[in-house]
Amino acid sequence: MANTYKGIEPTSAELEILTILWEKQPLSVREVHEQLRMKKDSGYTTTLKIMQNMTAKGLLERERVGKSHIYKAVYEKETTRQTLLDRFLDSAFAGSASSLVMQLLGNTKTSVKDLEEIKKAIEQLERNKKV
Amino acid sequence: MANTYKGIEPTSAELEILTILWEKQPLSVREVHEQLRMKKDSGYTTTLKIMQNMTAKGLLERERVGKSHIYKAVYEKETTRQTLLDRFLDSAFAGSASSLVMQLLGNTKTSVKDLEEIKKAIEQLERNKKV
DNA sequence: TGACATCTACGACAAATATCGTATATATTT
DNA sequence: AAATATATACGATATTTGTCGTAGATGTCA
Repeated sequence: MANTYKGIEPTSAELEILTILWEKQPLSVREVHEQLRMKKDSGYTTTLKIMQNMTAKGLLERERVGKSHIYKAVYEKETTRQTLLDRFLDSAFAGSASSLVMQLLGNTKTSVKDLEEIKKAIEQLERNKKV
Repeated sequence: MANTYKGIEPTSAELEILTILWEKQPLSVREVHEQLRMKKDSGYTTTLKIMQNMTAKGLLERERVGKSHIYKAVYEKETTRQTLLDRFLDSAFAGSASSLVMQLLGNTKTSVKDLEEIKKAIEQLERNKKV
């Protein structure tokens, strides 16, 4: 039976928190909130509640330290990104990876240097696959 | 002043409808619903309501034909995809296009043929940019 | 030890989404 | 013209998300 990955589907607010945690976990709610505050402006209990919900959903784990908790992400960055990407690819690009890449690289923001870098990575992948 | 694209932010259910319309528009609610039915199982009035909401939001336009309406998407597929992709790139990949591409191409589903195709497209882009 | 700071738990609430039922209007067909 | 079929409009509801306020528990420090 295929992988049924239940529960890895963070919302945008949850993803902001995960992004902070992946960088410096484990962190307390207060620490996460302080980081978050640099991007957006919401209350401490909001962050707390979201992190509690994420724990209930199985997105975060926590451990008691004194009177507070420290949290860390259950799933690694790459795993989560892959899940999100798969879903996004299906829903927005009808599952066509090349369409997505074309769209991504076609815009003017992508530099020649980026293109070179990506091309090299592709060649590396091809070598691995052709064996 | 930059383009402030307000209102192009379809939800997943809306995106399913847009995907059908982009293919064969203009279509009536009934026709869209029939297509939709092949993927999911919901009622006619649900589809109707979503399409009415989308019209109110400016995602769809409609025209009366007899007693019914025919709908078409206001924004082109590429425009909408770009908006969604920009948002996704920021929120899930911290704005790093190359990270996204690596993640996308790194999984085993991507075939050598896909890779070749993408590499060709990149070379074409490079030629255009270097002029 | 007692006051103060701070953390957690919990409930409330608004907005957005997805869903459907029912009522009303409009064609079509006999 | 009446009956039937079908489209639209609209309201109701359940769920999810993001947002806080407040109350109660737990450390800390003078």
